[in-house]
Amino acid sequence: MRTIVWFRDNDLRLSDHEPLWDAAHNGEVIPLWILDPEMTPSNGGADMSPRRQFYIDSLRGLEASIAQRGSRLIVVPGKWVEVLPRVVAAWRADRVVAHRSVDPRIHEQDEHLTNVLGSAFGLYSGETLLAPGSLRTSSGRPYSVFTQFARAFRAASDIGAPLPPPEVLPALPSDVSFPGTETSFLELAGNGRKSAFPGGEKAAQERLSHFVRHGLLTYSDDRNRMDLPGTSRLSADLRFGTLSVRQAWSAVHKAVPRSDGTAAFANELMWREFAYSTLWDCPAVLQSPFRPEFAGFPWRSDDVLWQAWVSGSTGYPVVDAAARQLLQEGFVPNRARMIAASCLTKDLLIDYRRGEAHYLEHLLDGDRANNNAGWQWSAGCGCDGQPYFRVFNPVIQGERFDPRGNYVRRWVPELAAMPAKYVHRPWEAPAAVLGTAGVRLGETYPLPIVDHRFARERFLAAARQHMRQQRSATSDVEPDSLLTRRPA
DNA sequence: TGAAATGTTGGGGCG
DNA sequence: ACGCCCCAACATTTC
Repeated sequence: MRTIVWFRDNDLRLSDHEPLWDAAHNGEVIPLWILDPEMTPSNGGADMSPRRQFYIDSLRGLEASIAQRGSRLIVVPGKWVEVLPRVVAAWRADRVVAHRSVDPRIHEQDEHLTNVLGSAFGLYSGETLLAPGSLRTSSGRPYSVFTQFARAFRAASDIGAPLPPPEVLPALPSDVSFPGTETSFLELAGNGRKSAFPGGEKAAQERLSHFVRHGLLTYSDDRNRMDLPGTSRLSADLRFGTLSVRQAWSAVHKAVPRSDGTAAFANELMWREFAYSTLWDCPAVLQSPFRPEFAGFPWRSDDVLWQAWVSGSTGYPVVDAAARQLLQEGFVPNRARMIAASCLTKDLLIDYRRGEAHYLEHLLDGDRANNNAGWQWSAGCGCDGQPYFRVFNPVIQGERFDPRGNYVRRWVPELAAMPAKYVHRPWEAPAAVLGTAGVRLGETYPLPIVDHRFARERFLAAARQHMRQQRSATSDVEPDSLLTRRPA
């Protein structure tokens, strides 16, 4: 048996890689990467954004560890649907194996490839812990409430142990020729710069073991703290598959001593499962709100406000810190993402899809399922989303989850000398305090672009009115369309 | 995985 | 000692 193992951007690893494991124990293996510019998860071309650097690191790591085991990652440029049938014939391969993806852009092409290649094309569901679509309510429908989904998940069968990496890989078949590596995208992309947050399977495994040893114990308390390294920082590794979700699940469940950090982290992985499952069952969430009553919500398009939010100059310190961290690091802790999203959608009344696209572009971990689920949740229009009347207060959130203001000081250096009491509300600081801290509001740091109290009332009024309209417009026609609403 | 408004309670100061 | 008020702390309701 001769198998092409087709790596894609959600499985850049050798360990716990079921398609590779199966192939390596059943004959010849050809590791393949298809370089399709349209399917490349990176922004820009020549620039080296953190996201692009992370992605390149991960690919190069994959290339190196395949070489180390006696084989080679073959890189072929072109479109998936053209390249794959061509190389199957040229290399006389018996089959192609890959990991399934819930991303509809990829899923669509997979359907097409299944038509072309038939049973020679094998898809594995290691992207998630449970195959998407496998959990259903008693009436046979997808879950729309997280707690019910999580209950069903826990009741489902145990998660198996992760597979080790194959110790050696069979050498490439000698009866056919493979393209050389000299024009490899991987070499073109390298700039030799050491990344602040390196990608690759090795770095991922180190982050996982560091988290299990040092972060897990306090995870449930600290994961919301923006000023501490309290989150796992594993999101980008899960996104590119340099860490499998099963490896993460397994590692935290084996950890000693046990703490409620394990349950809290498992819960986050279940949110991921929920997001992937939702995107699988309902790809339309990428275009429109999950909850139909949110369709046509009167979002505004104000480029001045948008620019202030993107660049981190809204005048709300935590919101600005999150915006700047996103652009500089490609990472934002979840709590700060929620605060930033609340500000954009509820204070500025800008369409969540605009923020969603911006985050998808810049986050190292930007994947469509999680990112869309998070933004829809924050906007209040998603699966099990917060009710529309839950509006974050950026000052209270800042004081609660960045109590000394160190997160703000790190990312908004013009406020570095502000005392904790005023760092989240500089506009209330006495002139003497501002003077000592070297802050001139409106010059060195902006005044708030909207008054939060006013903005909150404005949003609530708009939402109330829209919901009323939607109800009267849809209730006679299509009572079923409201069934996805959260029960009381 | 909210926040603000409103209601309730209880302790302490005070006449 | 007692009632009264204030208000902090906490609970409940409302958006």
